[in-house]
This record gives sequence, structure tokens and C-alpha cells, in this order.
Amino acid sequence: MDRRPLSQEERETLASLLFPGLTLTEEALEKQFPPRDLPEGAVVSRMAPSPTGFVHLGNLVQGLTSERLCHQSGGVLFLRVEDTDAKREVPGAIETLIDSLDHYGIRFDEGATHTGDSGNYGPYRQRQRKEIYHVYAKKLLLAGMAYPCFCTEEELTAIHEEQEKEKANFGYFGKWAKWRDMPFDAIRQELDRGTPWVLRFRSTGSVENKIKFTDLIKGELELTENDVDHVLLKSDGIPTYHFAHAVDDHLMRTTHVVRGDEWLSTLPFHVQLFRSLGFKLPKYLHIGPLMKMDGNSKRKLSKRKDPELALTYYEAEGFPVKAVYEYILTILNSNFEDWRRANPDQSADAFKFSYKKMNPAGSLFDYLKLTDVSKNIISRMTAEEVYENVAAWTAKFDQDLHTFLTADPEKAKAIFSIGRGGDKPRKDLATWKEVRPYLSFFYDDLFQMDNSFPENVTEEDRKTILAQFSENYDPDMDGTQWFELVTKIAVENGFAAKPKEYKAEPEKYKGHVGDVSMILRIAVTGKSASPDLWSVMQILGKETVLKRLSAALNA
RNA sequence: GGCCCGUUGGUCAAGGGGUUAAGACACCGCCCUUUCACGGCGGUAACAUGGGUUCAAAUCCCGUACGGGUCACCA
Repeated sequence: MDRRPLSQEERETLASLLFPGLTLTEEALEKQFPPRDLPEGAVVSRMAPSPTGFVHLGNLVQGLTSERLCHQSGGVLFLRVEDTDAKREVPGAIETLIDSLDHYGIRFDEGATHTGDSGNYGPYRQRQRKEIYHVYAKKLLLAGMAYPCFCTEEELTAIHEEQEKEKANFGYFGKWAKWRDMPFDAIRQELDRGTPWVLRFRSTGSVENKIKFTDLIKGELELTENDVDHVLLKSDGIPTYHFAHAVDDHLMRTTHVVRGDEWLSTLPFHVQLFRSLGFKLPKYLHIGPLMKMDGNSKRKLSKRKDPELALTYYEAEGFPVKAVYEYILTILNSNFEDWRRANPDQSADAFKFSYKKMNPAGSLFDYLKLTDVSKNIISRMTAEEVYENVAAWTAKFDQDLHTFLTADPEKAKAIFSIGRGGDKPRKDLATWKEVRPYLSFFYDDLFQMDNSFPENVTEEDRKTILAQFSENYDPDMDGTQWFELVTKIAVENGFAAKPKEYKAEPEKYKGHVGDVSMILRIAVTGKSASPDLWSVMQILGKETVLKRLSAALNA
């Protein structure tokens, strides 16, 4: 068959067959979506998720980067829904995404919302933009830069298999591109038959050529030119990601595209598309993937295998949103840590985020580090804040505990006040999940003996200690008086008043005051580790303290 | 397999021709301490590898290894 590009006349006929009734024009679109009136240096960026209902760490990483870049520069952040794949769409996914990101302080200036679209550059849902894409599809067709292809799925699979056999590169290009430069009559024939078609890009690139490209994160890149005739419009007339990306980010006047570096491989095609359409190329920031350790090797966090990729995982674990946010910020801009240390009380928004600090490589997700960040965040909260957070979390994830806590908010807040405030706040909690074991002993219904009494104190001494303390305990004693009582009991029973005295002459004593405290601690809290015991007793009240001591005495 | 990207302690990472190669997490030790924490002090521990360029390379160039990504009418 004689292959040659279609003539201008043929292309015009084809355009009217492929896009009948298309009245919208490029000029009208350019007029409707003028360049944004923003100050110099303002970043316009977007989040462009597909509504699959799964919001993950990657979304947060990308969203956080875009959001900071936009809002720090007086620019615009918008949400565009990439719903071009109807098969994968999950109802309510957009709402979930908006709410999740909102939770993390990522708010959009325009785009899709719960109640429809807001903003002047919409519609922001790609399926509603079909006609817009067709304007540019037609433009490419007329320019000889696109053509219809009637290959079936089976044919494409056959091509792939053949390429595998020949050890050729995969893809629809060169001699494999069956419908490229097909005679007009053949095309016409298929159209008359009603054969479904896709529109393909007519690439003039060659793998022999390299293109230079500067990515804001990766730096100077040398990529191979694209020679594949990728699909622009699918058979349902909806664009593929690539085509929608070019058209939308042009018309929505995006200045910076932030995305995962899995897109790097199709970047040459995107560059080609922008050029072919006569669009100005935006700046790109390709972020390395989040990895995890799997045995001895790293791998990208995966939706299927790794529950910790989902944002809901952190919510369920009880990490404060700020902890996850600041941990991600630490991964993105490691100097954030130093800044946070120097500015413990400022909002993270005051931190000057910069893409220049971003690492071109992927980073390993470090759960332990997240825990550390979280401990710091929780330790800086007031008792009131902790209470609010815990109440909200338990309402959703631990109804039982929720009931106890909210029955007496003042008591709960008093518990959370122990060791809080001051220069060296305790860092007991990393997650709200840890609250239950941390304070369960404050509630009789949750109290249990988690630890047995240490064997370095005899049963006889233990009973004497418990009895003497019970007889003399007075809740009106302040911390000093309380400890004087403990010390007195210690000394009377042959224990050193100070650990140092014991260490100096261990043979003279049975132990030291710490051992005595430990007996009381275990009796009262059921644990060998607890917050300040005097404070604990203050909150428990005399009756409960004596009841626990008595129970331990009679055990 | 082709193409592309990446590689500084166990982890996150600063540094971009001359540094005793920061800091944080984790780990270990000591101090503080009525427990556990917190805090303080200290410690173990790194430029993947081989060539080049240079007076001088973690830093620039090339190869190799390893890791990752991608090659859909999915994004």
C-alpha cells in the first residue's frame, strides 16, 4: 500500500468527519481563559488526581509541594479531576480527596469542590471538557500531526508480542504504526463501517535524538526523543492523560507541574505535544518516589502491599495530622527540622519552603522518624488540645475509651496535664492509640495489674510499705510532703533515703527510696512506668488510692 | 530487553573542586533522676565501584555495579 501523509484537503474532510458539529474554536478558548493577572513569580499549580478513592502519601507529598509553592508566592492552587478513565472511577472519591487534603491544611483556590466547580478556568473535571480537547485534536489533525487509528486491542497485543519476539522497542511507531499515513480511502472506508477509532499523535521524533531538559528538582536531564505515536483521544472521545495534561495546563495557565518521577519517561512526549500545539511549556518538578525497606532491598511504596501508604492508615494509628504533615515536610525540605527546632511555636506555614532543597532521589519512609516528629508535636500541645484530639480520635476508633474520657473531661484534661508545659515536656505519646495503655489505670474499669512486684523487695517489706503508706497518706499533702512520707517509710524499713547513698554502700541497705516508690507505683497504677506518682494520686483521689493499695496488700 | 533517573553512616540528609564530611532519627555509654520519659554530655557509623581531568575530587567526565521508574484506548 502506498504510504504518504494526507493532503491538506483530505485532512479537512477527515476533520469534518471525525469532529462533526464542532463549533468551539481555539481563539474563543484563548479569549475565555486569558493569562492570569498575577504578580511576577507567582506560581500556578494544581493537583490532578484521578478519582480512585485512594488518598495516599504520594498525594500528600505532591499536594504539599504544590500548595507551598503556590501559596508562598501569592499564586493559585487548583484541583483538577482527571476522570478520563471511567472504569477506575469510584463514587465519592473527589469528596474524600478534598476532605483528606483539607485535613492536612491543603486548600484549593479554585477547581472541583463538593458542590461543583469554582473558578474561571473550568470546567475542572476532564470528562466535561471533551469539546475543548476536540478543538485541539482537530487542530493537530489539520496540521498533519495526528491521525485516526482503527487497530483493535488484539492487533495491538499482536504487535507487542511480535516486538518482543524481534527484541524491538515496544510501542506503536515506525513500521508498526499501521494507520499512520494510510491512504485516505482506507480511512474513509473504516469510518463508513463505523469502526471505532482513536486519534494518535503523528510523532516525528527519533530515538537517535536526545533532548535537553531542565527539571527544577532533577536538574539537567538528557532524554531520548519520543518516536511513538501515542493515543491522544480514546475511542470514547475522551483524551488520554498526556493530551489532557497539555491542553488543560495550557488553558488553566499552570506555571509549575509537580508530579511523581514516574512521568519522566513520558516527558519527551509531553514536550513534543506542547510544542506541536504551540503552547508554552510549564516548569516541571519531578519528585522521587517514597520507598520502603522490603527485606534487604528498597522498593516504591505500593498501594496493594503497603497499608502505610494510605492516609487513612495514619488516621487510624492516631498520628496527629500535624505530625504526618511535618514529617513529610522534613522529607521534602530537610532543613525544616532545624527550622522547627529554632521556632518551636510557629506555624509550619512560616517555614520558607523551597524546591531547591528537594532531593532528586527517592527517600525511604521512616516510621520511627515519624514517631519522633509526632512525639515532639504532641508534647508541645496543651492538655486541652490533647483532650480534643483524643476525644475526636476515640470517638471514631475507640468508643469504649471515648465514653470514659468524655464522661469527665476535667479529669481527662488533668491526666493530660501531668508533665506538660515548661521547657522539658514529657514525650510519652506518639499516637492517640497509645493513650489507652497510657492512662487506662486512671479508670477503675480499665485498671489492671500489668506488672508484678519486683523481687528485690521481700513480700514482708512490701506489705509493710503498703500498709504504712495507706495509714499516713493524705491527699492534701503537696508533692514535697508526699515524697517526705515516702522517704520516711523507706528509711524506717532499712532503705536508703537517696539512691546515691545506696550506691555508695549497698551492703548497708535493702534498697533505696526508688524501690519503695516502685512498690507504690505498681500497686496504684499496675505498671512499673508511670507519670509522676504524686500527680497520679491527686487525680485518682484518696478513695481509689487506698482501694488499690489495699487490693495490693491483700493480693 | 530498550530508554531514563538515582546512589554521602542503619535511616532522613547538609555540602556542588581544598571541610577535622554538618545536623536529625535510631543505637550504645555516662550524667541528671523516687519509675518511665525529658534533658545534658559523649560514642559507634558514610561519600557504591573502577578509571580519568586537576596541584587538589564526595563535588567535574566516562565506564561498571546496584537500586528505582517506564515502555496501555491507567493516570
